[in-house]
Amino acid sequence: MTVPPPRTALLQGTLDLLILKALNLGALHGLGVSRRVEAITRGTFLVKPGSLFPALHRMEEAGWLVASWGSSENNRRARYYKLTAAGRRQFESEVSQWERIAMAISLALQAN
Amino acid sequence: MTVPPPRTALLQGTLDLLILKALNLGALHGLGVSRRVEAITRGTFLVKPGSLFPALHRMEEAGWLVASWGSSENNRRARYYKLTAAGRRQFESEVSQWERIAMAISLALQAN
DNA sequence: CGCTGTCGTATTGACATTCTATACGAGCGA
DNA sequence: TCGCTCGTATAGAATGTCAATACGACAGCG
Repeated sequence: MTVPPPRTALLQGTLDLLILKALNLGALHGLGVSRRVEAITRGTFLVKPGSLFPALHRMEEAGWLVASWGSSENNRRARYYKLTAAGRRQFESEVSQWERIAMAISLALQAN
Repeated sequence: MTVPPPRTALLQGTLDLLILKALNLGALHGLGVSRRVEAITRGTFLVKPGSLFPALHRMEEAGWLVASWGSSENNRRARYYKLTAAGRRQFESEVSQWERIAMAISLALQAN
């Protein structure tokens, strides 16, 4: 995952959250996830294949996703990913984690 | 750095931001940084020594901090860290990074 | 028909960061 | 003197991400 202007560091660990969100909007194949993440973050997050596929495999392993081979709109062989019930729970949990953390940092930055 | 309930994953990369913020409020020794971070995040982030000291050394190496030996309020030998001008610039830069990212994720989570 | 580009998936190797666990010296109080 | 807290420090492992590279298949074009 990259946050454009060359900086890349800030925010590992949000990749799962963004992928879960993308798939929560509907099943997608790998590159589709990547594009949807870019779209919903308005280009702020770019997920490269080298980050994307290991993450998808990891999340499938964890039981948050199920995958099946299909064919893309362009008639290419593509692997579609779909959230499981556990995946939706995980998503909800990561959202509230995110909210807690974002709030905490926001407050921290205002401290005097 | 730990985010209590046992979860620990979400949010690597914010450690620097929080340390810079803590030191931007005034010079401190190592454990003091740890305590201030805990305080300003209201207990949401706990920075353990094994994360703290490597981070401080790394940031000193980067020229964001200068360190000097002194003595704590309890009369113990302690190493005080102070932001440099470069450190203040880095802080500003990380704050705006954070704001961009928090905004982008916030928006992303609202997508439909 | 062959060429080239794009789509889509995948892996490898390196790198940075963080965590757990452990260590140790020095001051303080009983 | 014993034990506790303070304060600093490191080693080892695990994790997650990135850059680079690869490859098969479809599509369009000359």
